Amino acid sequence: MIKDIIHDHLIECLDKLGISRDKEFTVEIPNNTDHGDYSTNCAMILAKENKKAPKTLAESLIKELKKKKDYKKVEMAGPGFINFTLSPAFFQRTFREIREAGADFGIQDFGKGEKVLLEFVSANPTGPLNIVSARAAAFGDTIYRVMKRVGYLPSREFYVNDAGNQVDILAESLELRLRELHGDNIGEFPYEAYHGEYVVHLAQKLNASEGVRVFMMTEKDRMEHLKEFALNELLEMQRASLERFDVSFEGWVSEKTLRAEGVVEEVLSYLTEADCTYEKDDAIWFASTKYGDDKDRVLMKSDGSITYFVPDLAYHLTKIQRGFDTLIDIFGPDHHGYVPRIKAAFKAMGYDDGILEIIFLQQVNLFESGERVKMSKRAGKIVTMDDLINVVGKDSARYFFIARKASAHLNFDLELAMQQNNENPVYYCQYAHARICSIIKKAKKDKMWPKSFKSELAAKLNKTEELAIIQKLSDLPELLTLISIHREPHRLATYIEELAAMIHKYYARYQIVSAKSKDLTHARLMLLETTKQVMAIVFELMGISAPEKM
RNA sequence: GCGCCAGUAGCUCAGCAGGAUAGAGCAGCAGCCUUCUAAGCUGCGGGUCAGGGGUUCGAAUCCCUUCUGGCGUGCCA
Repeated sequence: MIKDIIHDHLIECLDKLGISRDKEFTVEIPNNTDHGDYSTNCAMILAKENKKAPKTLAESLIKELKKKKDYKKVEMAGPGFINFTLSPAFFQRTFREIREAGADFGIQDFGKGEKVLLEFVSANPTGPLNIVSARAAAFGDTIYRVMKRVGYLPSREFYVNDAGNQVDILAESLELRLRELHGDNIGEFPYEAYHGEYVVHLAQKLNASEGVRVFMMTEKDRMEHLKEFALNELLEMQRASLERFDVSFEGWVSEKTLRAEGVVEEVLSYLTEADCTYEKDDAIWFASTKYGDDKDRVLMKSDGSITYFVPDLAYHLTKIQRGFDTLIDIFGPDHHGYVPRIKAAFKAMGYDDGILEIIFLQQVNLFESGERVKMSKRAGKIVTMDDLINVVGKDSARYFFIARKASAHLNFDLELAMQQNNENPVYYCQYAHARICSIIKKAKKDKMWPKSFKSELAAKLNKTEELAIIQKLSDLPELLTLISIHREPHRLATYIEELAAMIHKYYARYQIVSAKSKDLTHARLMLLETTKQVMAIVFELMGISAPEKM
């Protein structure tokens, strides 16, 4: 918001001076505080088109800008930067605006109601959710929350692969475990089957309620029955894990339902109409190389069943049909080979593949005592999302997942995340919030908390630390738009850590509640109350609690 | 082989999409609690931004190339 005001000032002055401004320039916060509170590259960017030296341009601009009361200092530096030092009054005015916004601070119409579908997790319903799903859940949900705040109309969906090969194997695995319970010798448990302990538990549960009745059914009925039972149980298990993680979905889209609704046939006919299919080796192929893929893909296998690709494509088709403007898929690291074919299919069906955006989350490596925790899905040795929440807690887990950008491998140190001390950034941030609450409590106890604050007391806030906090608070709206544009929720973590550090330093340096000056106490309490509000907003966006005390 | 992603301090990572002297936390060392929470604060040391070339006023950031690591390259999902 401050940046926008400075930007507007610059435009006003440029126009007044008759300087053309076709190229975009930026207003930034310099990383060196000697360069002022804000700086712009305006003169350097516009020098060429105005056929003037950057420094000359800067000087005339500075002359004009100095007429405004908002700046304490406007200086030229380096090759033509213009550095601004704001008057305290500018900050104080900003501060009052943030206070007025209250809990709505950061809410904008930047997204202009654009409908965005976020698909994430979408794990196979063949086992408990793992930590990669947990990362996807934290990431996708945070993007959702931020987008919503800046004016998009986002929606979260979980695509359930409740049909196809994997589910058949699940049912077969369950049957084997059931027979095992009944004392049958099943020999060696098949390699492809699901080895996880949870399948045994499912068998026990089913056995307890139905016993031998299961074996009286025909083979076909029994497999259907086992499938349905296992899917229901596992889906419910996954849903419960996500709920513990404070992640919910607007939609759970079932592959089985899609197939029943005939969308799959619809997709096949579209591709055929587009003259992109052919038959070879008893299979039906999609000529995806026509649209940039490096090899053609099978749609229908020689045994007559369709590949995973087709219903998934059908699902994406429904997303478009339901009127979403932007489709964001959040995938695990092992799916990037999948992109060219799905984009090719979009083009083949006559849709702009630009509306489909795919974000890849890199893998998660767990570390314990400096050792990598080895996991094997096949052998049923995985650390589940529930395990993780049990061990490190929801706040810590979400924080660590959000704090890394998507493209980075995530080395998750279990011990660090478990620690409730200064080594853990989550607590560092939450502690800042709790501290503020504690000071407020103290003020109330000392009768230093007024019924209402006089906003003009903001003028008392003129310490470097105080102005810096206000500046940081004012960064939030722009930060949220940037996060939504670039889909980079990790910046929330950076932001909250910086803000927390400022609060801890401020606390250490200044007495807030003091009998000496009531007005100053009130001014500082206002600052802390507003900071607390902003921190709470950020925690909420991250899905992390904002504790009153620790 | 080909494709995608990554490589920044001892470790984990930022670096605001091209800006000024590359930052933070942890680890290490030295200090700070009769005062609103020491889960904190203050100070010190620590770098060939993997290597090389290019683009320009200016590169950790963009392009090319080499090296290293991860993943992908199924009629699996």
